[in-house]
Amino acid sequence: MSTSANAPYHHGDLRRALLDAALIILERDGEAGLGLRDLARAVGVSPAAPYRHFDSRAALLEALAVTGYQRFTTAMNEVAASNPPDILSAMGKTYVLFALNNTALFRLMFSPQLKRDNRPGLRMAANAAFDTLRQVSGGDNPGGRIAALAAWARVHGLAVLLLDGQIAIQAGEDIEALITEIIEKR
Amino acid sequence: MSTSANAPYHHGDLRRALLDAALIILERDGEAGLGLRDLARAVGVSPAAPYRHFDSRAALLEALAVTGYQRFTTAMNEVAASNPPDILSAMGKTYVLFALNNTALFRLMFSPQLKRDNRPGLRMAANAAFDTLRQVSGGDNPGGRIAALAAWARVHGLAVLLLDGQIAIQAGEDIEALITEIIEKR
DNA sequence: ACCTTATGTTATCACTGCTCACATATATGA
DNA sequence: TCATATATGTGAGCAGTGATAACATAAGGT
Repeated sequence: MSTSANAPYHHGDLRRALLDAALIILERDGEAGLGLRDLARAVGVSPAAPYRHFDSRAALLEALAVTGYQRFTTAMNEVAASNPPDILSAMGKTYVLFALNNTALFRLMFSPQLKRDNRPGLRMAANAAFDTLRQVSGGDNPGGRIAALAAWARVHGLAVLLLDGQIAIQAGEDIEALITEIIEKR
Repeated sequence: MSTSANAPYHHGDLRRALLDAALIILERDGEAGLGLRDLARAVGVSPAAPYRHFDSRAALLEALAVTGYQRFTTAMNEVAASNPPDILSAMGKTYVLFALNNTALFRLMFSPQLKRDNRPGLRMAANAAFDTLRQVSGGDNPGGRIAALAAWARVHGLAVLLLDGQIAIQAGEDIEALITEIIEKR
């Protein structure tokens, strides 16, 4: 389609197309497999075209991470808004499932090369993403900080260990049930 | 010294020298900053020389990861052998401090590009690293698996969140105390 | 119509991981 | 002892990458 003979000189919305294609490539090949040339070719455009929309490869990755934070924020807010019986457990489960369903994107959100410190936009998006969880787990109450961090750490650790295949899963085991058990373990 | 005029044609123990220098560069510049050319130059050897000892850059990273697992294993076994009052807490603290003191190496140990699945040696080294923690936290008792995974997840999550700067630290705050509090939070 | 600006192309650069043919040192064995 | 095989390091060069600059084309406002 886009690579057909009568492709117009201007793409229309190349930035969006690049981000969409980048997300697909990212999940398929991982962050290291996301090259600007492959990306450009996937969208049917010249190798230098992406630089009109992203200053560098790092800037592209930042943009992807931001959409990751936004999706994550949406997912967390939706669970919180649905008034589940055990809200902390429900949010934790959503947290881990988000990681499992968006492997590469989740990894990117926590990648050290993002240098969140220097990018206020990135930092704010990241903070917003974890804000609901922090509130629910008691991060605002005086003295609740430790509890909030402990809850966050357990959920995040579980997500990362599962992503890395460090937790042995029996054949045919119900992963969701396992997640719930671990999260709710007192 | 090694780059002086009378440097011998053969290095002596280039493999070890490469690994040592690689560890330094790794902690200084991160995984992405570890290039074979810089590494070779740091050791005072030609750009192609490392390939006599490592099939590829990936193989070098694997070797680094293995030494990481070994150091980690040593650290964990030492704590366990010292018979601390709360062994689980002590091991957890060691776990997190290891991560903070070996940032890049710890990240490498959990890097997705390692593909532990295809490398039995890597997988075994990794398993050995977490074996003691798994035992102590009850992973062997029937029904203790959940408790073990929950403990591991909390400690690992805490380490990762700290590494990524996601946990806000007050100026002059005692990080070790914070770690202990979070780990021991029931 | 004109000019300005935004967007895409082409050619090219420096750099990287990697390979191959060659040089040099070390070990082996008659 | 000395020739030969093996291990280890060198030099030149390849393909592929992110990035840049000069140019081409379209879109929009006046």
